[in-house]
Amino acid sequence: MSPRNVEKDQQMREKRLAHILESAIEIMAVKGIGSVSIGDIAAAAGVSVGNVYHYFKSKDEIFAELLRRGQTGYGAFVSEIAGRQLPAADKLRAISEAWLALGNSWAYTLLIHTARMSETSTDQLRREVTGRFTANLGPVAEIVAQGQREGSVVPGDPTELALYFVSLIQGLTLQRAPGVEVPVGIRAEGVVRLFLAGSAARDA
Amino acid sequence: MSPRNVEKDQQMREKRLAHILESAIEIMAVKGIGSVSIGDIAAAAGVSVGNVYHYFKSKDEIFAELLRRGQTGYGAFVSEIAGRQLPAADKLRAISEAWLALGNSWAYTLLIHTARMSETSTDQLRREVTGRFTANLGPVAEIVAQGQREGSVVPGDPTELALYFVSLIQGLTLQRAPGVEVPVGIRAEGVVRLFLAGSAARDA
Amino acid sequence: MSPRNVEKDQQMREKRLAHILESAIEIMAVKGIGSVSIGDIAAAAGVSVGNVYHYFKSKDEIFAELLRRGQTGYGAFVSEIAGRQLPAADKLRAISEAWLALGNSWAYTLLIHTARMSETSTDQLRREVTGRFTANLGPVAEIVAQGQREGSVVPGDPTELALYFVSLIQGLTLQRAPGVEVPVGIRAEGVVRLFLAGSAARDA
Amino acid sequence: MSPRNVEKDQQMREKRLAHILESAIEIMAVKGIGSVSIGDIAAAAGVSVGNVYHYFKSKDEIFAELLRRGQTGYGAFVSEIAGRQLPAADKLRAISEAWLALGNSWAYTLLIHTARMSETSTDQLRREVTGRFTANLGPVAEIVAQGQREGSVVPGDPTELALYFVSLIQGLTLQRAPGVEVPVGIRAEGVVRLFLAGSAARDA
DNA sequence: CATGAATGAGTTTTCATTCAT
DNA sequence: AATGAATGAAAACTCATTCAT
Repeated sequence: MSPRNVEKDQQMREKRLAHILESAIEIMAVKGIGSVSIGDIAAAAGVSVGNVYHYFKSKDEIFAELLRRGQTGYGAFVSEIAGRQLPAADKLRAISEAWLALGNSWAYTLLIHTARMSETSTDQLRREVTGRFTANLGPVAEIVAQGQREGSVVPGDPTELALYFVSLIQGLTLQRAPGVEVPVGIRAEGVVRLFLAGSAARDA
Repeated sequence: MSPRNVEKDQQMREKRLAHILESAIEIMAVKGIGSVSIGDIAAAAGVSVGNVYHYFKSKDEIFAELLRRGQTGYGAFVSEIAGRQLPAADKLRAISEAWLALGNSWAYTLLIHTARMSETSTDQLRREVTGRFTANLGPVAEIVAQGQREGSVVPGDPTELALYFVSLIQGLTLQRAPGVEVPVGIRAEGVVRLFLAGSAARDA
Repeated sequence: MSPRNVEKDQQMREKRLAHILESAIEIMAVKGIGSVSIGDIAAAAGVSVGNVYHYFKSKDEIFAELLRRGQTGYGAFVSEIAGRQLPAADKLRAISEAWLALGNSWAYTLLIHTARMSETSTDQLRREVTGRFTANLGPVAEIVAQGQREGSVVPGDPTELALYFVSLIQGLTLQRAPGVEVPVGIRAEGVVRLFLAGSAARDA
Repeated sequence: MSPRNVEKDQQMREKRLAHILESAIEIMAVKGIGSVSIGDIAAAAGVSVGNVYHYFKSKDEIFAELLRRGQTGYGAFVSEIAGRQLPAADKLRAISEAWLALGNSWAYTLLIHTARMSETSTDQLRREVTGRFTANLGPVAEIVAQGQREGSVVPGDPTELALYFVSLIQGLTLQRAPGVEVPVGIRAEGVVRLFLAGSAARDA
């Protein structure tokens, strides 16, 4: 029936979709989340406005998909780290470094929180975002627990500590946004050390 | 006509102004920062749209004033704490508790970061906000330094640690936004302990 | 508090509202119901597009209000006729004449049916429209019953006959739309005669 | 290549064409005439948007063809009835019954009147539709005249009465649209009786 | 001061139509 | 023939801001 390669079409579609999403997060990083229009996104992606609507039902859907992918990607990353054969301290350091190095992480952070509030966004979306956030806390809590068994991480409820760790990282990514100049260096090492127990940490 | 009236007028004006600003932050907390209109603010404050423009030149001015007051208030609070005759640990605890207890702190946090980033907001505003943020880091750094002298706080550059402390608090306030249910308790005590040195605190 | 006359404001609002609605039905009569834009309506009313939205939440609301008023007005008219001290035949004639003489009746007729279908319109609206239509059948049925008692109207279920009467009038109004040229005169007298019993009327 | 194939191709084309038109009227019945898009029609027909354009030059052509076929079919039907060897009353009854039984008749009725009025549709189309409508009045007028000769139909100008008859039927089909629940039965018999003279009708 | 009507410039969204594959 | 991506133009809708009262 169809004279075109269905599978290839699917791939092209996914490629375009991803391209639009990437352009969206990039332009949001430049213009600020609240003030990006579909027109901005389309221009950034080099496609027409109408075409963006070919891939996404609405602006909200773009945000939702962006969050879905961002959170899922982050979750996969954290899980992968958690599964490695490494001391917990190194794992935490790897997470910090990766997240702080990532250029757009602050945009995701703001996006998450923009989506979680806002009457505009549906309950459905809010639930999804919160659910994924909570789920992504799991691997970090595991790492914390591992570190506690190893004696390298401070005592306390692992999930609570994981939340502090993630919140701290998130709080810090916000300080890395363009236009924000904090007069101090932000170092993954410094972040991790707060969670480390014993003389090694204290006496550094 | 009489100075009495002028003075009273001033008071009335200030009262209205403050009321509009409070209503603004409240409605922003409900509808999301990006999507509050002047109409929303006016409705929330129980005044007319036109009347809002009697007190503020523009929407941006509302945001700017909101930030100015929020940051100034926070700065005063932190300075006051820093000046008290207390162990550093208690001071940090006091800051954490106050900030985490405050209902709208997360909205201010988002507002700050929204303002700092968006291309929309003027350089002027961005500079002001960043300047105040940096200034507000000072008292916290002092407390950290005091704690290090007392031996209660972990070693490291005081300003850097202050930034971590503030970022962590900010990151945590975001988790307290309505519609967000993190399955963990957030405790000021837990936050402070990360910054405390010594076996009592870290190895408890 | 308010330095303006509230009551007068209310009156002005109602006046503008009515003016926009009138302009809407007029322009719809010219351009066709499906193809009137808010811009057309605004232009016809001599106001800005934004101002139309000051009075109506959406295009659908304009349609809904138009229908509400049209049907209510028609209902009042029919009830008034039904209450007069006249032979039933004269009442039917009065209704036919008025309805056929009215320039925009066909537009209302189409609007009613456009609204009653269309997935777009809410169930709520559909129910309202159908409810009013049914209610408006009542007075006509009364007239029919009166005529039957007087011996001037053909026998049969009064409500059924009323439905036929109204449907015939509606069907005929559609033939009076501009651009439609039926090669025959449409006469209220001819319409009414179909419902009249007796040799004088039917065999004339 | 062979004439066989060419012929078969023609048949296939005609089949597809008819299928698309049927789907169009069906979806228009569901979504409302004004709000069906080519996409809706394509989806309803189970073909691609592009493919619809292989069969029709434009959306307007779909409407035009739909009307052409609908009116032509109706005309053929009425002519056939008019030519039968039957009393006029039976002919009228047959027409009423057929038209009222037809599921989509109301959609055609609305389509006809939408087309006749909207400024959007070309003069050409309007003329065609009105021309066919008028032509289709002919056979009905003939039946009426026949009935008058037989003494079974009320007196009056046959074309005028034909117009009333058709308008009544059209008005009634509109009451049969889905979502419309008139609390009365619509019976072909009741319709026809209005046009019948003499004791048979009157005393029923 | 207070009000809310009015505006215009944007933004989102829709959709008929074209076109490469 | 068949597909659905891409486009552009138009339509719906929003909203900061101004202004007469």
